[in-house]
Amino acid sequence: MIAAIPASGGRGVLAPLDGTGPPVEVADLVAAIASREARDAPRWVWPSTAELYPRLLERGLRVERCYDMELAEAILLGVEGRWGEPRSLASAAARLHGEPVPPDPPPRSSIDAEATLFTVETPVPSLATLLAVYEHQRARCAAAPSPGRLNTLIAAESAGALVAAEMGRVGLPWRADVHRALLLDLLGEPSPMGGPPRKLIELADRINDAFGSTTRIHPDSPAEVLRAFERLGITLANTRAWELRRIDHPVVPILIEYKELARIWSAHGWSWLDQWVKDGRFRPEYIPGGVVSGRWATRGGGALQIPKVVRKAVVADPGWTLVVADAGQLEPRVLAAVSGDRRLASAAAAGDLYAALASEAFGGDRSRAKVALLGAMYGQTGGQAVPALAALRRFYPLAWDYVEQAARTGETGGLVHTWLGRTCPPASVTFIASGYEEGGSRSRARGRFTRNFVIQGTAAEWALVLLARLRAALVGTAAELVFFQHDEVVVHCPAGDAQLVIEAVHRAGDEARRLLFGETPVRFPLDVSVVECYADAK
DNA sequence: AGTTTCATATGG
DNA sequence: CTCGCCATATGAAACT
Repeated sequence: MIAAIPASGGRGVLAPLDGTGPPVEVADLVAAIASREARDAPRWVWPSTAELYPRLLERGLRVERCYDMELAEAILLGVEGRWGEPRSLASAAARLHGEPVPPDPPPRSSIDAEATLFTVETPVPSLATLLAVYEHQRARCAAAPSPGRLNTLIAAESAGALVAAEMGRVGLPWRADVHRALLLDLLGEPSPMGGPPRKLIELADRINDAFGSTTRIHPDSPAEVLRAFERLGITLANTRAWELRRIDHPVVPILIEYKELARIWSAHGWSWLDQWVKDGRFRPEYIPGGVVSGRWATRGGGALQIPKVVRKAVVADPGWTLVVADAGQLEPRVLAAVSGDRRLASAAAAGDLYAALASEAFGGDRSRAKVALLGAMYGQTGGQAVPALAALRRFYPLAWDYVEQAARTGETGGLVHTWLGRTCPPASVTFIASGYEEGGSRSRARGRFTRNFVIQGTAAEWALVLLARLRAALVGTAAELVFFQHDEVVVHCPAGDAQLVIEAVHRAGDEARRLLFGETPVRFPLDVSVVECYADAK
């Protein structure tokens, strides 16, 4: 373990943490890390991967392992019920010494556009500060209920941060020409000044004809659309596609087509392409642990919501291929593993968990089995799922109790945690974001949140470990990790390496299962496809 | 005029 | 009274 502390002007300090030598000041921190990495690839302890690692990558250096103090701090604060407090090394040090805690700096990308005048240089921490905070973190971790699991989580989160930086740099292969052809096909010619393309204008005309009113309505305006239907004697609660589909009127299919195309145009049209795709790659910024449950978030480009049709533009380089691996039915499998419900676990030993569930407890009705299980994990209490939920409760009492317990803990003001120990934020943090619900409804909403947190968060951990193991397995190959979306990973590799990558993915999934759950009958099967184009996966 | 919220879409 | 989780992004509508 070696601490790497960046200082100004590219300089820094390297300090072995195991007493194998004195700290050394270096003029070129990146070069110093490179030479040590080549020697024995230690685990690097540094303040922030997001801050430092891009500088290493820029100079062609990758490292094997790290300990990200900022991510560790965020996890530990959560465990201590202090979710949301500043997580930077500077703030951790201030807390440790009882000094005023500085707020975290705003995210880089939002400030680098403007306000460069005000850029606050990240203060250079002293070696003593880093060591003190690191030791304190180790002690807090050791004092946690399950130190081993928490250590695993911090290691996985740190490895994830390495992947995130690498993936953001390498980018997802993106054929702008294919994307443009797709847009032309769907939307027609773009208008020169960035206005709506031909087909949207035509559809808007046809919508107005179908409404037959004298004043022209704008289909993008829900209020105007509602009024137009009102004039026809049709009252709608909203203009959502599923609501529109329930009424029988010639304008409906045109309106739905308009909405679909308008969405593509505004969210993934020409301006998106110009803004986000450079040199044949789409490079979003990934944010490990950016979602409360531990899932990743992204900043910019909507990388985690790429519509299926637009995935046609994701094409492997010539002679290369995409290996797309998707963990099927991940969350119910996680529930089977964490709850210790042997009956559910034996269903989760099957390739199709819902089918196994159906034949055991739902008279072979797979879709009923599915809504029951999803309903239990999301806290559904009404609708058609009710009788199915009763069957679920009867047949799988331990799994049922697991999510019920999480819900009750949340409803009564408690905190829940994932399998590896990531802790949910307290209600005081989340309800601010989720609106003004009153009384009992608020506590039930809180229960649904904590109920789902334990499952979604543990699923995120499994996926994170898979990602980390896969990254390790691909070291020294040409293959590059290019995309990660909750339970799905995409590897871009020379066509001849596809078989090797497939095997590596399966091994990584297996290692993730064992690292989290040890010997469990629950399987976590991966659907793997080898495709030239992302849209052809599955 | 600039900022915040709402409505609706996308993804898991 | 109502009742399904986690997100991001856009444009319209509402607000300051």
